[in-house]
Amino acid sequence: MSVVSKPRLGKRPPLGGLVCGPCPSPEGLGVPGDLGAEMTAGMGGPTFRQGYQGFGSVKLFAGQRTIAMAMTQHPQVYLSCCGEQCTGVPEPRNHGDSKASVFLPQRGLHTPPKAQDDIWATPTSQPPATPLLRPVSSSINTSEGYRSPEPVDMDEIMAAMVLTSLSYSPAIQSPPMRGPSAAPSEMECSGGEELSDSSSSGYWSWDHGVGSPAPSPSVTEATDATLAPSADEGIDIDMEQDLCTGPVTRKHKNPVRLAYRCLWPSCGKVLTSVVGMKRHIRILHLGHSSESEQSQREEDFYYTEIHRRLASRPPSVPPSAHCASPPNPSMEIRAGTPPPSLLSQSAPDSYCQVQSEQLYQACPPVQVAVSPSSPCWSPPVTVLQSTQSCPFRSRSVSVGEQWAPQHSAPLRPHPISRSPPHTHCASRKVRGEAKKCRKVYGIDHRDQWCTACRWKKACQRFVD
DNA sequence: CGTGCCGGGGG
DNA sequence: CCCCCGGCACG
Repeated sequence: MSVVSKPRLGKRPPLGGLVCGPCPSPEGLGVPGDLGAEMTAGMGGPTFRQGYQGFGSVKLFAGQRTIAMAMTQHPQVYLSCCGEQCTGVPEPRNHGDSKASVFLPQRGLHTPPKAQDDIWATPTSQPPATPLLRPVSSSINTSEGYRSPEPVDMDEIMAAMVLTSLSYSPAIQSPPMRGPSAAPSEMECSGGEELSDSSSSGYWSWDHGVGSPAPSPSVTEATDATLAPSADEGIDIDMEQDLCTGPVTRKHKNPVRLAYRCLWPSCGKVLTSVVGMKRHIRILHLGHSSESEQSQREEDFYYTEIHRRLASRPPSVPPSAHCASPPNPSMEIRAGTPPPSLLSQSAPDSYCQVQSEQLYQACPPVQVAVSPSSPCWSPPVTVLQSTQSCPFRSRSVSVGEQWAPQHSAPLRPHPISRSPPHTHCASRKVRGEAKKCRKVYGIDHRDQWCTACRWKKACQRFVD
């Protein structure tokens, strides 16, 4: 009824909060390093929600590190704050260069720089033409904002995401670790993020499913394309931009030489032309040579754009480790998602992401061994409501029976071993295994029974 | 068959 | 509300 899929909601990660927007206003002053935060890129821009577990972590690429490194290398930096230039002292945080913020003595606050462009090493009246740091994400077309009516500076958003990601240091610095308790749905797409091309392309890549048994709530909240899965946020911008401008424009703006790598499992072929790559995928992997629109969209799934200049970095994971199962063209994410051709470079990630989410939502949150044919079978959702022990227990017992059972936990929640009534309806409580007053005291000492037992009600003294 | 306890009824 | 009991399900 009201509670739907409680396990999906899970516990809100304890780490959560707001990271400051583009500019640290007094009321919105973010705390640098606020882990697992929701980062609000202000100015009416999109809100990025970031679960701290689950699909949360981010891989750093070169440019992201430079922001922190540069901040440590310069004793003093300048940054724009609230429209004016401020002097700041770089503050590398605990985890090496993975966390960085700037202390603003003039304002007495710590803040992460909102954008790489907004930090420069020398004072200036205007943001320098060549800022101290250039975002590697320059390939992102920032010409127009898609979500916001106002023109949102996507660089700022990207930079804010960078800074946010810098705060997630543990996940950043450690290789993606996937706990054995990862949800099956996540395992379905295990490796998806590992294949993500960040290591060689410099694109955003979000690790999802960092060994979290419970998916992050942000995933749950992501209901449609507007509330895109958090793991795709970086990609999301790509997609959004592409929706407006198309991938072609972005490629033209990209200064580095592009190549295209086939993402088909155990292929990894790199070609320099899209056409060639598409042909490669179409013929070799998709197994047909027709150039129908359908097939072209499929092809877009299976290659990724890489920057050859950065390609010298060793790829972390061979392409074969991409999706656990080879991409199945029949299992498409067409429904409710942008056309695959718009996913282009980020398609593999979002492919897996969306797929896992769909799988997640498709599967019952908890495997409940209830036979559908059972006369009292109820949907898992309903079963889940009884997580807080059986509701039948909650009925009040007569006053006077205030005996507080201290040696047995009352209303003990059974998160896993919840054995629902298989054959009898919910009206009947499963017989408890604990000895009741009747057995303990014997029928001869009925006066020592708890009142409930005396009245042939559910024992209140020896609660199961 | 013993036990646990739901549902119902009497006072 | 207190108390009791018929009757059912389960082990």
